[in-house]
Amino acid sequence: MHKYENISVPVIRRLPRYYRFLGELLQKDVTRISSRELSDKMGLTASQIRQDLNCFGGFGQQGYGYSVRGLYDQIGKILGLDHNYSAILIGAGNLGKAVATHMSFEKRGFQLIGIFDSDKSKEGTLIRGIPVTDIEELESFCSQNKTDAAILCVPKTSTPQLAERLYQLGIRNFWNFSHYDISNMYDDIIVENVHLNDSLMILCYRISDANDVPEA
Amino acid sequence: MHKYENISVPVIRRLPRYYRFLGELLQKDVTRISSRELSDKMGLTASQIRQDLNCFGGFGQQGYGYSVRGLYDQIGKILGLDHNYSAILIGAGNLGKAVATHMSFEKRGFQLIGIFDSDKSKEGTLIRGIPVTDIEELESFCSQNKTDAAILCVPKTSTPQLAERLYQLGIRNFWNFSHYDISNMYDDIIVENVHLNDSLMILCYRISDANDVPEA
DNA sequence: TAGATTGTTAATCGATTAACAATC
DNA sequence: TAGATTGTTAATCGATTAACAATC
Repeated sequence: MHKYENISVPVIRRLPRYYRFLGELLQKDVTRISSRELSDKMGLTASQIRQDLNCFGGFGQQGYGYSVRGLYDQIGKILGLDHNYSAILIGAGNLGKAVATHMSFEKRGFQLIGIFDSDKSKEGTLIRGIPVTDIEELESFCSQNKTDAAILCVPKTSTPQLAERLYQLGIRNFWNFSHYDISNMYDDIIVENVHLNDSLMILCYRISDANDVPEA
Repeated sequence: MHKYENISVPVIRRLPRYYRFLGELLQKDVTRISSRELSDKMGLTASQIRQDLNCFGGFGQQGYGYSVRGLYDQIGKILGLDHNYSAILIGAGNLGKAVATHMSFEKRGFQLIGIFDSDKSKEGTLIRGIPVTDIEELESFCSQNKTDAAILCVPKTSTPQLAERLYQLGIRNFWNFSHYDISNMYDDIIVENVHLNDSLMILCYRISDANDVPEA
């Protein structure tokens, strides 16, 4: 399946959205769809959909369109959702707890195998059935458990040191909720950022832009 | 200040990141920086930084560079962070609670004025000093309090009806954490999505893409 | 077969990068 | 003044859209 060469970032970022819409069609028992119909629903052009899909192969059929089920499964495979990457979560505060309980890791190619926090009073607490472990045990845990990715839900200030520590333990893949930018710390890591502050500021800009009076 | 015409989406999406980096420089008491130095730190080109900033005005000085403080303040103004938009949060589950407690709304141009949930047992619980209110009181609350934006932290299934209800109450701005896509429901709304599932799937793709053996 | 819709090439559009004159 | 770095125009690159022949 993988690896696909030369797929542009914009294309990849659209894949989960296709997957989501196809999943909804599937639930509504829609069996086939044309690029035209899908483009109407999603608010983009039919051309773009066909271009995007054809980066990975010809999934459609002339005169018919695409099989919803078939396309859904294909995109799932392309995204690699059939994997089972092991992930640990660092930071069992409000955000970490929410991420741990809220996400269907298994449906997205991951498995949550450990939760760590520096607050010893949280030790042993169960979140999603997983006991919170003292961060001091990180090294021993990682030496005993193959760890593919780390989810960072820690404060900005402790992020660089933590990232360094995880890097030393061989972890190269990060889902980063911290407000600190670790993307440029090493050049052999993969970082997917969730910058909630950035997102909220962009909303603020867009509201301001829509509401404020134009200059004379 | 606002409104800026014809600013492209990629430029806007980079602004919060500039703001973040400048904030860090400020904390380190750096007073001036050139586009070149900033580009090194951020991992983009000096040309792009100068192009981006010049969409809004000439903030630099030839032969000198940019004043960190000045640029930071300017970008804050451009983003509209000096606003005080009122926002309500719907859904006081793990995610809603995390968002409510975790975000510095005031620093991002917002003020959280209400929290709603359909679970009556949560009524009255304080989150960030704000009592959780029964969702049935939404209409009366909104008629008494000017509400600029809604933060959606509810399950996928209840999202479309809720969005409809909020739209009827005159709310046009949404920060959407739900896995349901409300962007296309109306054409006069502003929606900033936080699709955690999408983000996790993209991480999955990127790990798969980096690890899997290339086809022969 | 005729109609529909894909896969794919070509044209357009927009964003990024390079270059350099202006100027602090 | 000389050196540095911006603001801005021009060149390049990449992504999106349009068009249409292939084909189910």
